Amino acid sequence: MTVTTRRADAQRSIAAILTAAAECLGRDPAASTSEIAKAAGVGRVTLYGHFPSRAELVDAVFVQAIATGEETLGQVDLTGDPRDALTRLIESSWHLVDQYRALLLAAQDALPPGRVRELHADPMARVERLLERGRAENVFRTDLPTSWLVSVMHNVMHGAASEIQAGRITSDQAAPYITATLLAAFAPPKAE
Amino acid sequence: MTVTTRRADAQRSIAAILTAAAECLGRDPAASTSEIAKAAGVGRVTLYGHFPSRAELVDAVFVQAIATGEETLGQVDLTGDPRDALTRLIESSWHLVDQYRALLLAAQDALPPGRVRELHADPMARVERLLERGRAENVFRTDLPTSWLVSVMHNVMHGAASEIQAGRITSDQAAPYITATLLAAFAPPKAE
DNA sequence: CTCTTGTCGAACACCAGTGTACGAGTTACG
DNA sequence: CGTAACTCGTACACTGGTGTTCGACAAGAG
Repeated sequence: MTVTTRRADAQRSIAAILTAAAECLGRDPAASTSEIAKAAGVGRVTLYGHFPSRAELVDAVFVQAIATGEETLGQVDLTGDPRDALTRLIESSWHLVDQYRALLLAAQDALPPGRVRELHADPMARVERLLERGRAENVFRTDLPTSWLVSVMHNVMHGAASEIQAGRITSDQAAPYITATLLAAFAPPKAE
Repeated sequence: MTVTTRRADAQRSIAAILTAAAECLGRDPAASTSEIAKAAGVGRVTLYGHFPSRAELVDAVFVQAIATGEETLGQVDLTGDPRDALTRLIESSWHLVDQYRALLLAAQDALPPGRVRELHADPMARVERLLERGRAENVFRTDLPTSWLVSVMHNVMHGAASEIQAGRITSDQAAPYITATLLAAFAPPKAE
C-alpha cells in the first residue's frame, strides 16, 4: 500500500542497487557504497536517495536473501524419517549458507546486535520443528537442548564454508561430511 | 641475541602495552592504538616506538596468547582412552577459546590471511595427534578426514562461545555440551 | 655524571569512508 | 506536453582511524 507511487525508473534503480549490493557484499563484506553504486550502474547520490544509510541497504539485501532462501527451504520435504528429512534439509541449507556466507559477515557488523538473529527466526524455527519431531520419535537425542543442536548445525555448516573458502575441501565433499557429522552428533547416545 | 640492549624502562613499557592490548582487544576486537596506549598508561608515540604498526602489535599479542595457551594445553594428560583424553583436552581448550574469542576476531582482520592458521599450527597438531591415535584404536571414526574432525571441534567450541556471549547458555553448561556433542560426532558409525 | 635511550604530548599529513548540498539535465507519467 | 519525479557529477563537511615529526624532558646504564 505504500508502493504504487514509485516511478518505473526508480524501481529499476532500486532493483539494480539491491542485486549489485548482494553481489558486492557477497564478494567483500566491507564493500563501500561507492563500489555498490558503481556496480549497479548508478550514481552514489541515487543510492542514498533510496537507502538512507549503508546499514539500511545491508538490511534490505539481507532481508531479501533470507526471503529467497526461505522460498527454497520451503520446498524441502520434511516428512518421513527425521534423519532423512534432516539430510535433505542440510543439502538445501548448505548451498544457501555457502552462498550467503560473506553477506552474513557484512550484516553482522553493519546491523545492530540481534538483528541478524531476528531475521533468522524463520529458518531457525524450521530446523527446530524438525529436530523436535525427531526427538519425539526417539531418533534424535534429548539429553541436550534443541537450541544447542540448532547451534551445532549452524556452526558446522559455517565451518564447512570456511574450509571451502580456504581451499581445504571442495564444495562436493561438504554436504556428505556435514550430514555424516550431524547425524552422528544428533543420534541418541547409546546406553552402554 | 637481539634483546640484551633494551633498557629496563622500555621493557616495562612493552610489557604494559602487550597486556593492555590483550585486555582491550579482548573486549573490543577493533580497539584503536590510542585506546590501547591509554590503557597501558603510555603515550601513543611510545607504542609506535615499539610496534611499527597496529598489525604487528596484534600479531605480537596473538603470538603471546597462543604461547600461554600452549603451555596450559601441554599439561593435559592425553594418554589412556582417547575419548577420556579428548574430554580432558576439550575441558582445557574450551576455556582458552572462550577467553581469546575476541582476540581471534581482531587477529583475523588485522593479520594477513593464513597467518592465524599458521600460528594455530601447534595446537592443531596436538588435536590431530590425539584423533589419529583414537582412529588407530578404533574408537574414533575413520570415514571422514582427520582435518575435518579438527575443524568440527574448532567450530563447535567457537559456536559455544557465541552462545555464551549472547547469553543463551552459561559458561558451566558449555563444556559438557561440547563434549557430549563431539564424542558422538567422532564415534565410529555403527554398521546397521 | 654523562650520554644514550626512551618517553611525552601536541601537531600534522593522510586516507577512506559516510552522508549532504547544489544545480543542471533526463525520464516517465498523466 | 508539461510537470513532477528521478538521476547525475562534483564538491563539500565530517568522522575516526593510522602513522610521523618535532622538541623538550626524564631516566637508566656505565
